[in-house]
Amino acid sequence: MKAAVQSIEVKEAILDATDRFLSNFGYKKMTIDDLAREVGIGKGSIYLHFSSKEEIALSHIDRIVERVKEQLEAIAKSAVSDEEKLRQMLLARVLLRFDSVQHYKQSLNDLLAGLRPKLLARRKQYFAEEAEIFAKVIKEGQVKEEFQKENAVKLAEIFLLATNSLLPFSLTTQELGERREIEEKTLRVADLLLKGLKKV
Amino acid sequence: MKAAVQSIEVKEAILDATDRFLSNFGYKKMTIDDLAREVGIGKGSIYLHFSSKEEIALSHIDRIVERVKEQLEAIAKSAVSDEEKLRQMLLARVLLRFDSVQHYKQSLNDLLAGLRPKLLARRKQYFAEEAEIFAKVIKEGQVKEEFQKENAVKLAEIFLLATNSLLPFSLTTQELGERREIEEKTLRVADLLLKGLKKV
DNA sequence: CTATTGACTAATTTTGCATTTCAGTCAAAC
DNA sequence: GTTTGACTGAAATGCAAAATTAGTCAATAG
Repeated sequence: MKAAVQSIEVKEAILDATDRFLSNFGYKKMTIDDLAREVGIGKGSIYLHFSSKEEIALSHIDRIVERVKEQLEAIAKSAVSDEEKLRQMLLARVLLRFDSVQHYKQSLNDLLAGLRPKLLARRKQYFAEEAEIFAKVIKEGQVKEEFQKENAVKLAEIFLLATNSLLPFSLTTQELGERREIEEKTLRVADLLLKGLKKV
Repeated sequence: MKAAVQSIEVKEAILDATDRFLSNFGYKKMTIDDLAREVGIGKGSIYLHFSSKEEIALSHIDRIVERVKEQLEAIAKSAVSDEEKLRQMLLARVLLRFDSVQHYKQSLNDLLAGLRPKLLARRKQYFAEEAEIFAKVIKEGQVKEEFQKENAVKLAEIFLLATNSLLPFSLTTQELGERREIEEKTLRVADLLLKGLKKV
């Protein structure tokens, strides 16, 4: 079991280093040799954890989204109203992503230009998974007769869609604007959406 | 006056040709010589209408947004309810842009990669202008006591923000999805936003 | 015996340089 | 007064040699 724990720690360390290299140099200039040296393991050992360089970059993005999803689940389980949960969840999905790439000099889209098709495919998957979590909370609100009773997953997708332009994908956080502006905009959108959701 | 009309026709013809070259070859491969030959005028004459190649590409985008704004104004003046106006306007801003770049093989963002800073600056301006038109309609609804009475411009900005991820900027229309899916998503977002707007 | 490594290779990227192409100008033509 | 296309410096492109790198695997370490 020690070995398994160790293995996960190394994997995390590789992704930590990936974040540093991506933010400073971009995908192309990040080399597997650099990565191995930074983590303090042999180059071949990188391939014990990841099948390719692409897979490393993609896993790094996966990790960010996993963290977002964990945070969403935590909010979904917390002890506030369903309306407040949705508001906090929208804010979390936007700001956690903002904070995760704040130090990047290029947009993810530019950074990972070579992996675009794969990145887009994953993005679609991410949104589907996020939508599931939102849908769960919406359903709870529907059971309590607080929300309108349209298809919960479709409603969840709209919530994501309406905040997607605030995510740092094709724009850098610089280009998106100040963090507190983003926060305010997200809350405003959330407000209108929630009013619409409650309406009978 | 003949000359002035002629001048505008030539300018339009240059932008028409620009659209063809951009969609087929992209910004870099589009040359001023090609453009002049296509329009049937001398190269120097291009510069009687535009100050630079950048300006041509940017004017082409300007023209698309001008057409969107004209359409928005037309809907704003039409004889339907304010709610219906807003719904149609959201649909128009999304679908008119979709149709305008449907034949492009790259996203605008990639196509005009070299002009990104200038393009982003204009985008901001476009949204401000669109927001003004939306705000006008929202104010009318507020006067009729149909809509909630928050700052109309801020509300308008939210309407745009919530549909911005459906615009073909960093994604091609291919990547965005089928036109009718886009249409359906826009209508769903519009629906929720409008319910929220009406709520007291 | 398993886990890890880094020298190795094929493929890709970079470099340096010669050649071509092109954006923008302006004197001449219309 | 308009329009033009030959002209120019700057930028892009092509190309071959050199350098770098992703991924492998036989050797090594534990």
